[in-house]
Amino acid sequence: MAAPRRAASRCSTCSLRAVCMPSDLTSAELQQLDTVVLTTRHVRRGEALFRAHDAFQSLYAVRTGSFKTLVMHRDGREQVTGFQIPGEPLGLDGVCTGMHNCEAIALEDSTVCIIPFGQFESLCRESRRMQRHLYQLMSGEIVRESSLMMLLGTMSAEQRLASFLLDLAARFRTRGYSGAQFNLKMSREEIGCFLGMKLETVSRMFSRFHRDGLVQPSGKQIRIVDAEGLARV
Amino acid sequence: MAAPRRAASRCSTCSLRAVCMPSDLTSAELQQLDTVVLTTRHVRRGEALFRAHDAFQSLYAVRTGSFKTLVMHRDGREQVTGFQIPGEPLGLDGVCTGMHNCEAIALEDSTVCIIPFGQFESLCRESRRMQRHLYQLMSGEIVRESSLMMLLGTMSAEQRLASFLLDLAARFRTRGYSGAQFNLKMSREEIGCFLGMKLETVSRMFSRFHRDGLVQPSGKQIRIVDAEGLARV
DNA sequence: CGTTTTTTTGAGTACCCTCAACAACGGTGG
DNA sequence: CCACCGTTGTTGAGGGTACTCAAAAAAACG
Repeated sequence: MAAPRRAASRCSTCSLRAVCMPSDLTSAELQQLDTVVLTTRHVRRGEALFRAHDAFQSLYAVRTGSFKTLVMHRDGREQVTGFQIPGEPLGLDGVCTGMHNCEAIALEDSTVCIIPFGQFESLCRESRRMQRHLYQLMSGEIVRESSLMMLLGTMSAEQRLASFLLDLAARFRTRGYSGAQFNLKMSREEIGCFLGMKLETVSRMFSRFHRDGLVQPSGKQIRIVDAEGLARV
Repeated sequence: MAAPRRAASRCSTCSLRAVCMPSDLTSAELQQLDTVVLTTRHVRRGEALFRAHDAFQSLYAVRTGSFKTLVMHRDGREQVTGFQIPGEPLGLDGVCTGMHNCEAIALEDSTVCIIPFGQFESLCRESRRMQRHLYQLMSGEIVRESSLMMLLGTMSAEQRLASFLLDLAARFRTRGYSGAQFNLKMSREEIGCFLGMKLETVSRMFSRFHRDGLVQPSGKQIRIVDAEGLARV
């Protein structure tokens, strides 16, 4: 059950730090962070980083690879609540009850940094900036989910997929990757489960975007041809 | 613009404290809380407690009455993201950017306690329990929104309304009100805007529940006749 | 008490779902 | 390297749920 843990490279020298952490940390604060985030964990494609009802111990930050998070209903219905790429946090839902509420599954072989919550909490009590950062992370997750509710509650299937692609593109761009061309690690079914529609509908919408010259999908490889057009959908 | 602020009755003697705050606060912590939560604000039916893009200064707790929160899209589309009743928090979305992301509108003449965020943050750095409580509040909001995504993404209109009624009932019960009979302060349109459907559909589903002997709606007054039946829908 | 807003109900329609068949892809072993 | 097979993705036809438009009834408000 317990996956191998390995020494993490340090936050203080991590290339993802700008995505993960506030920009104005003092070197003392960075040093403290290095003593908290000591290990990483590898999760293989399809395996769970954590499952619903697991005891909550740590927050995680995606280091390499990608994940999906999903919530399950008693009756087996699933809703994907997000996809996480490097630099993005995982596990914030567990603080509430001390148990994870969703599960996080790796979409490919991936690595996460482990942030033991108890220690991190202590650090936050000492550092105003770290404290503020954690609040902002959590609040940001609330805002992100609000806009997903908007998407699910008010948009057509076509608009949902367009929003999804533009959002992903923007996040890749933030990390220095191309926003115009990227690889979808998730299946059509997983996209559908995220956007509240069936996989056939996802596929049809991709075909429509292709026909209309908005994107060039070739399987999982996506090229966004006309971002403005997508935004207008 | 600025609404009248009045002296709040103290947290230490507030009957909603059990809903609002952790149960294990020391009397010293309660005393400190009294010095932070000094004022209340009245908001009249239809007026905004805050709007999107307002500077974020304070968290709020509903004291009397009720609110809806909603996010707006550029094109004017609205999504109601929640309804808040006494004891529930408002404004957690503002921490992320320092600006409110949604707007909070009173559904009836209402009162809120004002919790200046800067001061509260300081208090949280001193008190481990208060800090933990704020994390739990924010995480709880994340969990709440996840289950709304599940609702919007996977359920039929009938199931959504059933879930909505059962959720409301449970929240009223927590506050010592009847969970079997209550007054909906929000319109059919607002319910629809929350549940991702049109007001006509909301009305039809109420009629269906009435026909099936699950609830007795008479306008805004709702009586839940068969809670188990509702859960099975 | 009249006016406005909200709610209910009906009829017709559009969007997305279901079911189904086929194509493409990716990994495995001969 | 290619044949094989399971998985994933695409496309079509038909149907159902929820939407739109519309009108009447009920409730809320001043």
